[in-house]
Amino acid sequence: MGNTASRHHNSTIKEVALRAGVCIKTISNVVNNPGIVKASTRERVLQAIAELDYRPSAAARGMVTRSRRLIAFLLSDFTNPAYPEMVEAVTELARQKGFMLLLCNTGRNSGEEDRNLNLIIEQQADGVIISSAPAESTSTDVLTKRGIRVVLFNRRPRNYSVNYIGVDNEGGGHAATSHLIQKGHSRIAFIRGDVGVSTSVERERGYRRALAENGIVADESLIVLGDYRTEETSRVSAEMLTRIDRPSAVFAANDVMALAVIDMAIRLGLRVPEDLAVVGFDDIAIASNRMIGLTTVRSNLRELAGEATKLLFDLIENPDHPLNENPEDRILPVSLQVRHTCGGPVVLDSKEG
Amino acid sequence: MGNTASRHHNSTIKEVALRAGVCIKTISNVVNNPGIVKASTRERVLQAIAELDYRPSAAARGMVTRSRRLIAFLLSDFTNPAYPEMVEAVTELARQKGFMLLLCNTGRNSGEEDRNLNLIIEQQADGVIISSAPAESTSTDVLTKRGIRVVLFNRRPRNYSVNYIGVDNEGGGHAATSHLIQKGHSRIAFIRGDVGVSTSVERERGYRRALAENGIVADESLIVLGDYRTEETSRVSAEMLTRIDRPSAVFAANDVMALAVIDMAIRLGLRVPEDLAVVGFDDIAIASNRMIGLTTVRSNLRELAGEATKLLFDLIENPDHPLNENPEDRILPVSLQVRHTCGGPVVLDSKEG
DNA sequence: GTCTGCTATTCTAACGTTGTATTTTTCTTG
DNA sequence: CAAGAAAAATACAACGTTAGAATAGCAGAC
Repeated sequence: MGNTASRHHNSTIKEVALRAGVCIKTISNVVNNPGIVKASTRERVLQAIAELDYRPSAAARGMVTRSRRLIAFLLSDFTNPAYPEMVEAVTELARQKGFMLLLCNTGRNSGEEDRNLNLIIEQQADGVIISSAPAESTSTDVLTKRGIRVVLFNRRPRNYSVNYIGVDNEGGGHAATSHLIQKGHSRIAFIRGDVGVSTSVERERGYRRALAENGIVADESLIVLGDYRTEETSRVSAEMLTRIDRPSAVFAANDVMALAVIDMAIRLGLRVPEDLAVVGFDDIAIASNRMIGLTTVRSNLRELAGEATKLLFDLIENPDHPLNENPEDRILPVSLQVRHTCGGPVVLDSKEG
Repeated sequence: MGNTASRHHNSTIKEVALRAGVCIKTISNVVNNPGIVKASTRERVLQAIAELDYRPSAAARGMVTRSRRLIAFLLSDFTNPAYPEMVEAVTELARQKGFMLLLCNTGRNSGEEDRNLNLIIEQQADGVIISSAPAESTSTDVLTKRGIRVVLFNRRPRNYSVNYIGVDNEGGGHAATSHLIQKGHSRIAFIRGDVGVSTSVERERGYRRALAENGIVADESLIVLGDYRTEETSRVSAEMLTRIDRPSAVFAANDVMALAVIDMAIRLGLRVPEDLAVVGFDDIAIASNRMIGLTTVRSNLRELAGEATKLLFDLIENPDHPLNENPEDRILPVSLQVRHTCGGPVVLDSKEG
């Protein structure tokens, strides 16, 4: 026998028409314009469709209608627990519209972003949500030039002219740092995310503003790169926490890095929060677990992703939508979730006053 | 002005042909069969392609070749941190092949699974990895009937006749439970995942076997349903942990539930592991964080997902592959990661000996 | 009964590719 | 330099669907 699998056959609109004894356009009308076909005919057609188990081909339909019913979601690091919640919100809304989601993991490598972009263009997605934009990305232009709608989400490149939905990163960074200062800390480290990425840059701006407002001069040696990942953060925090003038508190640009710092602190024999206070950003699910109790800036990414998706569909379905011509920035508020890891201040046997 | 967006135009193979002064098939050959076009012609064509920024339409190509260059990944709960790692492995391999990934989140609602299946069929994915199969699922038949390749991953329904890749769930459950018994526990609870789902059923089988081997009669009141989720697990564990004859140890069918149990235990004033030992399953990234130190069964899902994806592409690219006709089960070994949460035995002021 | 004006259906032409068959061009060889 | 072979390029049909124009069917009005 063998090779029977490739014999499988999907019935086409032509076969359905033949069976129902009508022309193919009538089948198409039953499927897409239910109102205009006479009830008795429709009945017959629906039965033929059921008997043949007919499903219209999205590709063939898309050739004519110029909509493939696909949207893409570009993100930078899938293993960061902040993302899955967003993806869940996006898939949910997409499926309600009869769209499927193309998921792209760009990593931190910009070559990957380009390759993904090419595939998205070939697949002719109707729209794209980009939450992985590096500072110098021109992806939005590449896509909009081809008529593919784009919504920037969370991160934004230096220059862009599409709609952006994000959170108040600077405000969050300011709140986190201010809180640590109020707890009595003055040597507060900041762990950056990806180089140049807007979320990290904006959170750092808030951090610096809080320091400045309290008359604290930023110690540049306490501002290090964690790359938004566990591995890199472990490396840099091991170094930082073994210094004689180590910080008494750390504000990490996301929760994953905050947790990596905590892990390393414990490994080095430090107690959290007694010896080291830690604050993160995102409020991922595990942060509120009582075994951790991570103090962090909550940004409700789930709701945010829903907003971004709704906006994207607005733009897709309504080409004359004013936001297509005049995109806007939508910045949502954040809130500091005070938990265990920022506990109290610490007195180090440090050299400076 | 207005509505300029919809004016955007993707150049077609016809336009490229016109510009290069050749016929369209030559363009197609340059793109797909680089060998057979004369160097000088190819040069001219490539330049025309570059000038017009031409990208072939996957839909149009797919109509002829019957390959959309799409694979789908069905999973049940995206917010479980075990999944993103797997998805990362799948996207990685897919992109290397020039395929994109359709991501489907089925939730625990079987209606969602059907709707996703319909969309996958309409989009005519070349293959599907199903890691969300409930016990009574017939999804694999629906897909294979249409010539769409399927690999079952992680979970498997009661009846199936496609390739399956999973881990030794029973062995893992046995190892986890045995370890707790060796630590001196005899009242060991088991938190089930989704009702009837194979992973949970098999882990429970290992749990029961370990109990039996050690002459412990399973207390059915200690076997409860956590649904693989935090919320439900919090509810049932709150109930279980406040009982006078509460267990001294818990084996949860996944890490997310194990962490929920720990959270609830702490909330109720119990110490982990002194008052309650906990073991999970999956070894998600956070499990090894020293602030948690979750003892768990490691299954290397990342590698597993890679295996599943490679197999799927084998089946897609080679219709005569023997595994298409005679699918097999591939079961990978697991290993117990002993950490902090299973610490030592506990002496309860319990009534029984 | 025939005509008017609907509604319901059919016909034809796209959409952008690739496969097969055919023609043209180029190269080899006696 | 002609003939034949090999290589390169072309012509045309097909993939499965929808849009729009054209036609058929079928009331009701005179």
